[in-house]
Amino acid sequence: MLTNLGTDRPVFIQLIDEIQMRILSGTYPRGGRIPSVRELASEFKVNPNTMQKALNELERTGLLNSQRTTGKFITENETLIQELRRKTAENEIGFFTERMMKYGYSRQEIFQLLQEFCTQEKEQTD
Amino acid sequence: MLTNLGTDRPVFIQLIDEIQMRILSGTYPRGGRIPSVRELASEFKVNPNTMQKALNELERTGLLNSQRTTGKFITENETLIQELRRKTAENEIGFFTERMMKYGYSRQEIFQLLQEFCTQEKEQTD
DNA sequence: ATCATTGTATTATGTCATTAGTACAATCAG
DNA sequence: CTGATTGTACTAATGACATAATACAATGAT
Repeated sequence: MLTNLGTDRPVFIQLIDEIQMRILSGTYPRGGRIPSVRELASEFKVNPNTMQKALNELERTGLLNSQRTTGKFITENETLIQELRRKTAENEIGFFTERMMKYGYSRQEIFQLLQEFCTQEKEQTD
Repeated sequence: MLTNLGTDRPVFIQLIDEIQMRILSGTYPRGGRIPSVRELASEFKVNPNTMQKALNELERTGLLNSQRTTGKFITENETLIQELRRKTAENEIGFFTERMMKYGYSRQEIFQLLQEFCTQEKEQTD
């Protein structure tokens, strides 16, 4: 029986995603210190080990660097951040359109649907 | 250590996704018989059990129905298919825009980026 | 020096996804 | 009837993910 449809992706992947979004969007500012592993783990209600695993990956890609006892800091490299932001956006667009086309929508249809969606006067609730 | 970044989602979820796309896009025609569990498992190079799990989910949602010894058939219900196709597309758009906005892109920017992407004269290589 | 906080590492445990292998009952072709 | 194919069910083994519970070394504040 299917138990957990919807919790698709592993937690640590979702964490990588979320933290990276905060960095790329500037929620966590360039050069700044991010909350401690334990703090972040607490915020997301996950085990510190899991958070550590996610942050390690962000360090591997150069977005973070650790200073053993003072914390983890976001790269000063603005270019890296902007490059990654652009690339990530491209990727998102690529995945999105690829999937839509697999559902049988043409480029033009995709474009139209998004236009309808984007021009909705929608109240943002968060 | 991170071993399998990129193999994000469980195989059986990807299978649900892929088979459903074939149904919604019409690759597998309405009312028709889909290949046997063992055939599909072979095509996707997965264990029959895993394919079975995926097809069960599609049966649960009403897209497929089984006839014990003759095979699995796609629903005759055109409305169900079109409704699901529409809903799925809406969902894709929702996820896509939500993620893009988390990266700090405005609705207008998203729209523009997609426009650039969709108006590229791109040769499809597959 | 003392103490709290930092990142980091380790071991154990439970759950889930996946594969492998097998089995059975119902249909259809010969 | 015989045999092949269908969906379906079951057990066992393996590996990844996640949590729990520690532990330790380095830094900064007191």
